[in-house]
Amino acid sequence: MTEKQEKILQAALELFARDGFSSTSTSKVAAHAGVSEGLIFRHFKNKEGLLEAIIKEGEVKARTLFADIVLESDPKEVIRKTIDMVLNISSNRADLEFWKLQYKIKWETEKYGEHKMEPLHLALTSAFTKLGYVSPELEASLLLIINDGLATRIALQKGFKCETLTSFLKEKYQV
Amino acid sequence: MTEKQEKILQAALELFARDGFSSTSTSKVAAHAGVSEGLIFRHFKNKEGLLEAIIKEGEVKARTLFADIVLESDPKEVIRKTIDMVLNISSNRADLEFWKLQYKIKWETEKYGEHKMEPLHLALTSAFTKLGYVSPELEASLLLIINDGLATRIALQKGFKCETLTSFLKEKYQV
Amino acid sequence: MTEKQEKILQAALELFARDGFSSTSTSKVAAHAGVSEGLIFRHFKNKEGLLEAIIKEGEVKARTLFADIVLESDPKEVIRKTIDMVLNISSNRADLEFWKLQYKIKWETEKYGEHKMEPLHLALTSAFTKLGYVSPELEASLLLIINDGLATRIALQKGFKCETLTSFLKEKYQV
Amino acid sequence: MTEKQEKILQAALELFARDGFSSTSTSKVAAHAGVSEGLIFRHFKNKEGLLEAIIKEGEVKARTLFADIVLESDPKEVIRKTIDMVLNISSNRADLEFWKLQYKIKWETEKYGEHKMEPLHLALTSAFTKLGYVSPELEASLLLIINDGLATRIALQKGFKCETLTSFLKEKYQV
DNA sequence: GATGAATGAGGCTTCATTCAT
DNA sequence: GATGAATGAAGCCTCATTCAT
Repeated sequence: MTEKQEKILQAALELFARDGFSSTSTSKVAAHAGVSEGLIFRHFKNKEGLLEAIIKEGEVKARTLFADIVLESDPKEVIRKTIDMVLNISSNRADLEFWKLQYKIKWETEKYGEHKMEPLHLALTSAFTKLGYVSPELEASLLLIINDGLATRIALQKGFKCETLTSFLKEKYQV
Repeated sequence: MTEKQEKILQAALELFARDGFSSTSTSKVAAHAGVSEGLIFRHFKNKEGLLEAIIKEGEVKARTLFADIVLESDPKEVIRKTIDMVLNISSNRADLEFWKLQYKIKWETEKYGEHKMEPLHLALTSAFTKLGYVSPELEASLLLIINDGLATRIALQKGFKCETLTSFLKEKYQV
Repeated sequence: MTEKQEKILQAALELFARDGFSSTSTSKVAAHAGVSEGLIFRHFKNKEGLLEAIIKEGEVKARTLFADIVLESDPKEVIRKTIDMVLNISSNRADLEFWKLQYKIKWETEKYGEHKMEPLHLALTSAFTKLGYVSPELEASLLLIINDGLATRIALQKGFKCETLTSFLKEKYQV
Repeated sequence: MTEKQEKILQAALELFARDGFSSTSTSKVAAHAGVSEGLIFRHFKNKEGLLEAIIKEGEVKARTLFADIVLESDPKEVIRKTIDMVLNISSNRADLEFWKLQYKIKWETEKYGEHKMEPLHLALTSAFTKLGYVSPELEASLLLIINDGLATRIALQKGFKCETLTSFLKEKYQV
């Protein structure tokens, strides 16, 4: 991966996250990255290919992020980390950008990519089971859905502060 | 509103909901509506104007939908209806399309439009207060966030069935 | 067919005949026709579509040209007219351009389009039969091949004068 | 001439012959030859230079091909060999490709290159003179034009069999 | 009100070519 | 000699929009 390739990816990530995939032209990406437009196609073949490269990089990022939760043995910690995950993301500029893009892509392409969430879902189900919840699987689903809702607000609602809500949630789950 | 105007709006709604705003060209809208492309501009001035018309129609729809909840006096009913709202939407093809568009627009324009939700938030806060919840406002926020999460899943996760989850929620809230 | 449509066709005919299909850009065609480039695509869909439109117009032209020969009953006249056909073409600027294009396209697309020649071939075969030639079908083929060869020279050999050769041929065939 | 240079020339010959000069990109040539694109420019300076190299190679090939005819003393043999030349070409895959390219280039660049044909024309004129033909020069021209016509058919008319016609010609000329 | 011709700007992509390594 | 990164120009085509009818 050359230096300019990285620049292109970074520029695309920023612009796709800000303006959406189809509203971002390759020429804008090139200008933002400070490279010629043709270079995008030499390295990524397509505008689509550029998107795929970003997504692929994202999956690596997501896996490492989830790994910490999935490998946790303390059930309370699993839940706490799941809740805090969204909080952490919202407080880091680069992470926020990255996750906003993930959701934007989902809405533009209408693919949820639930398989990526499966390990997290399993870990949560197991955690709720250990804690004696009556419907552990549904509890797990609900928590992930809450996360989706929080992500929506963080990305779209200007000035939304999620700390109060994540604190509230941690209290609720006693974690 | 002439017949052709309605046709244009309907076509635009369908295409914007399916492919997104910026991925839908005015020529596609015209073709789908069976009218000339120029007519779109005569009636709605802009592509943007077309979108605004759709959003405006949406606000009316949303208001009538929310009215039933907001005017409810029984607090348990307020919560139940809020939960069921998303269920009802998911089971009606036209409604689903309409709401999908609303969320798609939110993600494309990054405007959440929280003011539309305010009456609902108030009604829920009041309901949770009446039921003696410790943090009624946060409970209200959480429920609306859950709704956002559910909407995300309904729109994006192929084959997602929300009945189990809405039942689970109603049980949780004992409504 | 609007005025601008005709202009586009005419410009395309000229440029395709002069520079070849793939060496002629749609922007050049537009400039030569004095219209906006987009108009080409509104009327002909494609660069390919533009070519097809030209070819279609050509087939009509070719049919009327051949009709005069095919409907001739005097066998000697059939042969004479076939030979003179190429002479006539070479002496008319517009016709020359048109036929040059036909051959250029053949060489660019590698489709000979023999079906168009079939009626002529039949008429010639019949003529040579009536005149008592031993191998009338082969004679017909030969004459058409000579025509192809003459066309090649007329189009490509700067300063080639075909009158001497067509006179020579008419003498040979005693027509 | 290094090995890679030959590979490039061979690849270019094939692609130019198949798709034409301007429809063949240097990147396609490089890919087909299995070399880097830059190498083409190091060795041949230009895309044009590549074409010239091919043409130059062609002239050598053509000269050796013509030499056998030109040096022939028996007039009947001169004519027979001229007729058979096109037959031989059509039966050899590599030769066919090579000659197709020659004609394609002619039609793309509109340069007939009649000087290459001059020795052949002279040899034929002399042969027809020796055989007592009335218009030996015109006969020579005609035969070469027939060859052009045959070449056109061989290259463009799928399934064209030239044996019957060359036999017919040899009979006609009693060679 | 309604059409469809017309346009200029911009979209994605490929091209021939250069240059550092 | 050979590669592959890099580029600017150009290619085909679509876009939103205007205007005469």
